[in-house]
Formats: sequence, C-alpha cells, structure tokens
Amino acid sequence: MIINNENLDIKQIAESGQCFRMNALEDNKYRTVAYGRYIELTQIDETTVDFSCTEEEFNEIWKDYFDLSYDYKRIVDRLLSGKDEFLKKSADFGKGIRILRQEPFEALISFIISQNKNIPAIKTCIEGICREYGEPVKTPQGIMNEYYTFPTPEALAFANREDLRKLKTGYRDEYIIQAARAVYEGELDLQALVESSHEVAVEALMRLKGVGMKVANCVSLFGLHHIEAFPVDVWIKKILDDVYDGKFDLNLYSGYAGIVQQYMFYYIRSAQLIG
DNA sequence: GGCCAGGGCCCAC
DNA sequence: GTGGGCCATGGC
Repeated sequence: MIINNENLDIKQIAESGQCFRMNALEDNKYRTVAYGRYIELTQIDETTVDFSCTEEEFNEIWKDYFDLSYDYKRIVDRLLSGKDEFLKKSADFGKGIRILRQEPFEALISFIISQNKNIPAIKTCIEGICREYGEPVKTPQGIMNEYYTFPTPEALAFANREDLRKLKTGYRDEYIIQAARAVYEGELDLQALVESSHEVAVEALMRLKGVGMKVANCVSLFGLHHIEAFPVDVWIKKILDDVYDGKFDLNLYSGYAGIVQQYMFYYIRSAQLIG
C-alpha cells in the first residue's frame, strides 16, 4: 500500500518521542505494533511510504493512526512564513512528523512509565511489559511470537508489584496498577475523554496518582488526540527558558500547540545529538 | 562512575 | 503556587 504525502517521515515520527514501540529494522524501514496489528513501514523517498498491509487494513487502522486526514502542510507553512526563527527551523527540520492516534490506554501507561526516564529506558520497560502481559500478534498468516500487543487494562489491573519491578518500572509500579484498575473498573473512561475537551481530560487524568501536569498533557496529546495540548518536559522547559527567555506566547498557536511542541522537541533533541 | 532522564509526591513556606 | 528532597533504575 503506497502512500504519498508531503508530511510523512517515518524516521522522524519514530524518533519524535511520542511513541515507544516504533523501531528501525534497517535504514528507512521501521516496524511497529498498534491496535493489535503489526506493520512494516518503508520510506521510499521523502514523500512516499510503503505500508505493509492491505488497502482494507490501511483504511481501517493505519490511515487514522498516522492522522493522514489532517493537513500538516498548512501548519508547517504557517510556521515557515512566520517571524519566529526557532520555530521556522524546527518546522522545516521536522516537517514529516505527525501526531499519531495511539491507543489511549497505551499512551496513559507509557507516559506514566516515562517519568524521570530517558527514551531508550522507556522503550525497554514497555517492551518487557508487552512481552509479559500482552498477547502475541495475530496476522492472517498466523501468530507472530516475537511481537506482542500492548496489554489490556484488565491484564495490568491484576499484575503485582514485584513482577512489574522485574520489568524495570521502579517506583512507578503502583502507579501503573492503579491506573489500569481505574480504567478496568470504569472509574476512568478514556473513550469519554477523547470526546471531551482537553481541559476536562487533563483534570480527570491528574486525579490518578503518578499523573501530573506533564504526563496528563502527553496522554491528552498522544492518546486522546487533543492537539492543543502542550506538554512541558525538561527539554521544552529548556527551550522556553533559553530560547524565549520565559516569554513564549502559547496563544499564538492555540488549537494546534501540540504539533508545534513536537517540532520544537524533535529539533532541540536532534540538534544536541541525543538518541 | 557520576549525571541525567518526555516527573510526581509530599511537605514546608 | 513555588521550592526543595526524595523516589528506582537504566543509558550514556
């Protein structure tokens, strides 16, 4: 399934820190698991990607997952024609990034794990949790024993602390279990938060222990697709302090601040050659 | 081997 | 609402 899009760069998406299960198989070829499916993505040229799936599966899952109905070029062009030099460089550098529509529960648990960890450590931890609590991915060709789905709320709600700690969660073990229980028992309705406003979602998420302002904004942005969310982590804070001297005006980008945030994040990290 | 990481909790102030 | 210790652990 060949897709042409001016703003679709798999490497940039995989390295943008929004998802943790998209990994390189070789140069220009990545794989990931989402919504119970495995897929390989090959960047053929700057604007062309080969999705290793049928047209039916593409339309059912991956078109939405990669947010392919949204016009990112409009956002990039707006930034490129603006006056903010840092954002011009950021948007030009990361113009192939898109905000994935990840599964809300996966985003919630992933960003709970992410606190005070670097990205390689987050990936290791999440892969372990998928291996122990997820299911082997099923394909039309059979079961793939090397790839696992992200666990269900139920699977993690009944996990125990010691087992999670062996998977390198550290002190976050109880946060994970409590969040999974809240979702499993219906106390936290993530699907309802997809429909709600970003503000309502953040407030509901922050009632969970282990979910503060930053994690709630990441879940809102990457799991609920509220693209006005603007997570501030140590990297973004560095930019707001050093580049903008504390005077960055979020209101200039209201409605799509999360996309701007991703360009900033990807640019500053790449500029500092951090993996 | 020390420092840092897509932070949050808990407690003073 | 701000500022500091503290948290468990890997990656570099």
